[in-house]
Amino acid sequence: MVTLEDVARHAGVSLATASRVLNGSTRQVGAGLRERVERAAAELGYRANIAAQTLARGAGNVIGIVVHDLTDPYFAALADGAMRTAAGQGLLVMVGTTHRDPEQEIAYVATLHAQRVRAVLLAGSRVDDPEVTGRLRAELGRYVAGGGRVACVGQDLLGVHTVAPANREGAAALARSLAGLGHRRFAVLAGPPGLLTAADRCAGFVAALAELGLPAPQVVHGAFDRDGGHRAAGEVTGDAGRATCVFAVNDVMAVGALACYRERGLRVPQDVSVAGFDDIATLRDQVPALTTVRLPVADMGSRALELALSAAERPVVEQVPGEVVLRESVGPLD
Amino acid sequence: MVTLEDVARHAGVSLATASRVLNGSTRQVGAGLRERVERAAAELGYRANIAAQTLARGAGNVIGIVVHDLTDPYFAALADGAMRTAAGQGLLVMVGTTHRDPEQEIAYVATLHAQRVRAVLLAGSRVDDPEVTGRLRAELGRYVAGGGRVACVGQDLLGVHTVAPANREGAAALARSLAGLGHRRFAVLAGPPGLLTAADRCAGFVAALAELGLPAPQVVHGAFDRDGGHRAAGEVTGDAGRATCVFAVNDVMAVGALACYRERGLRVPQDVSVAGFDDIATLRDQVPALTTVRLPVADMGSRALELALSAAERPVVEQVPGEVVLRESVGPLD
DNA sequence: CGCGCGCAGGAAATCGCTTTCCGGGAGGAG
DNA sequence: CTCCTCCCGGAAAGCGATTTCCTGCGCGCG
Repeated sequence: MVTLEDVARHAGVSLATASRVLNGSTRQVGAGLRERVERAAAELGYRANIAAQTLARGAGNVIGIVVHDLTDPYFAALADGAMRTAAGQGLLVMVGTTHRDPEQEIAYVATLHAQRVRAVLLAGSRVDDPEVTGRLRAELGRYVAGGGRVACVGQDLLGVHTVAPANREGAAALARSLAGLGHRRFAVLAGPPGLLTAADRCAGFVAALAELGLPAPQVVHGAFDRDGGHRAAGEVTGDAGRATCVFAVNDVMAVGALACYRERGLRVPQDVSVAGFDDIATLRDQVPALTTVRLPVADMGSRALELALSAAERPVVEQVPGEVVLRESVGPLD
Repeated sequence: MVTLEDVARHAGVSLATASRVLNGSTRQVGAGLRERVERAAAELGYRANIAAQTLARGAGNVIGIVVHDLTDPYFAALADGAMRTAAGQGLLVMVGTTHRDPEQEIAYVATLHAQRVRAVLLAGSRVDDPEVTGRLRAELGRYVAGGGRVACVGQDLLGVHTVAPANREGAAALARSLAGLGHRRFAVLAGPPGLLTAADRCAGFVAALAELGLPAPQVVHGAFDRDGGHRAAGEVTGDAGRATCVFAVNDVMAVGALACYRERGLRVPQDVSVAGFDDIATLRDQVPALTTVRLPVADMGSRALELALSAAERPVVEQVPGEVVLRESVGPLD
């Protein structure tokens, strides 16, 4: 492996000069030497050792992103948004996937801390477990104490910069829209109990129905993914098909629900209406097109990174509103 | 920031002992000291500085993955597969996205080299440009010369370990299946000229048709994504709707094609059959369900990483067969 | 014509950790 | 009892950069 010293020797200059030429410095270097160093570096195929640079400089140019599951298009979009701004700032990205295990999330923070990454982005829902949240907060605290920067997308529970989607409000607005179409009996495919994103959306939906004086919806829990939606949807119709409209707390689950009804020969929206949440781009070509609540997912990732990198001392919490998008998967009730 | 020296002092032991206790070493440390060091580390909230470790050890525990676009479920699945095996080996992952710019790909290899990552995974199609490929090879060569390990998913053009999907053969098999259903006039939504994955699939398809004595299909180029498929599909039907079956060279394009036909009021498969390639899991709920060629995408990512990490001296090229999966998006021709 | 002053280049300390080498004490064999 | 081995602990030499100082040197100004 060719080192800076090799380059310096090859060029007949000192280590200091070679460093100044090859890795931006405030100091000037004469044109002659500069050229000799550059040629030497090229000839030898020199690549700076970033580990050494990071050590010497005391700061690296890597950021970390922790997501639940990269194959979930929600997280993929979030990560993509963050990675674009990262690239714009010349930062590299380390991605960790927890597969929804909170312990993994804590472990990743520790690892990224050890890597001395410039910032950590926590994407994905918090869970309803004070003990786990406490340990995560502690781990983050240690990182921040050492100069680390953190932002999170989701619930504002960690005392760090947060991009908080308006889950409650969005779900409530959706409920009102659906009620406006004449629906009275709802079901909610509510995701796992304990997952706050799911819980908030469910709660917002339920609360809005109550305000409208409508009966409480049937709430069915299930995994926060396609299969969870599929299974939960099955339980709803199994229950005598009372609900005329089903709200899945995210788009991926809604897709599972659509699949379930399709298999059972139920027509959407004629026999049952289905709505989701997120407005995932990859899912826009579903048939029937999903009614949902649009979240600017990529922007949220991008914004979170900006917050993390910003100089702001006090944690900033940024609300992101959702926008109800009515499409073919819901119909008016006759 | 707490350093190992702080811990050692706090525990009243030498640097060496602290190091041996906290970061696995072959050497034994007495139970008493060991405990003191561990407590000191915990009390101070010590996190090893990986940059320093990497420097001292001469090798890090990070690998790099370079993909075109994380929001493309194909690459998400590939990355996910690789990340699972990486996690299994205690490796961290740096992900870079090139957004299909080959220059970016080269730049990433250089950057990852500078990071001294243990291995680099190049996922995604090569392009048909010897000059660019040459420069990429050169960059990889430099990395490998310095002890780096490389694997690639796609065409075997780089002289490194390669997981090569059977694009030609898969497309040919698909063509035969479709012809078996009675189709005679085909169109191919062929992706950008110069993208080898697209070109290979197109070529395999065309060749198989020729072997069967069928007329050459209409070939329409377009971007390798959903919108590209949408646009290309439009050009086909615009052309008097001659083709009874349209082959999109990947699933994402096929989804675009389905959307295009839906908008135009063409029924799939009654009016036109559509087939894709890859069998992306996220897209399995499309209506009508996509006929496609299944590739074990996650396994391919995982396998590529294994190859990269393997001790094998000579580059290994592993063929991955595709399996034709007939679903509702194609119908028999009366 | 002499005297600072600014500036390019180099020597060396430093970053945090690993690991070799060395020394001392304990324990077993002769 | 002596000698030889082990074994554990510590001192110190790197790993590959950055960066602070320091040293000449050319130049403008009095």
